[in-house]
Amino acid sequence: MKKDFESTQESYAREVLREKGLKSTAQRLAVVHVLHTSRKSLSVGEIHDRVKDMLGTTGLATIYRTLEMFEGLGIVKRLHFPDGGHGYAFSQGEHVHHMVCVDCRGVFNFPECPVENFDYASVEKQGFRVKDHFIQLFGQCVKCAEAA
Amino acid sequence: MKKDFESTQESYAREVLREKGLKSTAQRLAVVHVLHTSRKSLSVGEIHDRVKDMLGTTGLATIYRTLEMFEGLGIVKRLHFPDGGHGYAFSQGEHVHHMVCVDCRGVFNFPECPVENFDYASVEKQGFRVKDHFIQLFGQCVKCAEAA
DNA sequence: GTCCAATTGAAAATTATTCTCATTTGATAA
DNA sequence: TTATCAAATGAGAATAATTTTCAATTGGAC
Repeated sequence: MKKDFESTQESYAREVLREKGLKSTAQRLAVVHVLHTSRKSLSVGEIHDRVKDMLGTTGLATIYRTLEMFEGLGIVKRLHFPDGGHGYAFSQGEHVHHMVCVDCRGVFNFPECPVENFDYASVEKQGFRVKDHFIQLFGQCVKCAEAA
Repeated sequence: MKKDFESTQESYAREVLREKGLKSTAQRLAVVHVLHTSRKSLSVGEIHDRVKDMLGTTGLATIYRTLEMFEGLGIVKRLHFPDGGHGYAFSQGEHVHHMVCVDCRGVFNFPECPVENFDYASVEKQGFRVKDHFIQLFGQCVKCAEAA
């Protein structure tokens, strides 16, 4: 299950999987392909549909399992929308934040981390040790701004 | 449905509701009470159980409706956990961020906003207009750190 | 107190997610 | 290559989460 040509994103995923002793299955690589070729974040159902287009029959449970695993590996990021729904986006490396367009759910990378050098002193005084953070920016992309 | 004594948080909620022409029902005030007296963030089911303890029978749909409305009003914040679940926390005013303990789901306020003065220039060059953000810190509270 | 639109409760309907287990498949080593 | 086997998958059942519908109730204005 190795294509003659594959994207750097797919090679990257393949490598991360190999390092962890996990298998590079057609389904997993298809999920990577679908996500990194989409400018929009996608719902589980949308990912399932697109993977089915690529591979024919594919179980929905596999999509859930793959997304959960990839999120743990830092290959995908789960995003949260104001309406309560979620979407997934490709994310090479753990520490990339995302901006999403609230109209089209388009995703943009946001490599600088605004809290990188933030001083948590006031907060750690409360006895809380900060270990990680989640940041997501909401806004509007050019296209949707023009359309509005 | 006005208690002789009510917390400042309940008065606050009552005021926000009145301004919007919404009714201050027993169920809505109970949700506020339950959330602001809990140091932990609570799931929908937990909130439902506690409101039932206070009022007797209460429909689950009402809890969902109330939480959605309160989130829009900035009275509660929906938090996201690494396992994919969510919780709700009281949040007086729109611009308060939260830290959560990944062990006990305890919630701590985090009033300073790390991105308040952040320069989005690099990001807005991509044509994306930032309008809002969501930040959540993960970590461990003293109690859970000691217990570990 | 009366009135009415807003709100609620209950249950059904829908949607989202997880689980089970028999079958298939990638990766390793012969 | 091919054999081997643990890991991964698919299908569908099971469960959990959320929304909808609609008749009954209720907060707040007068």
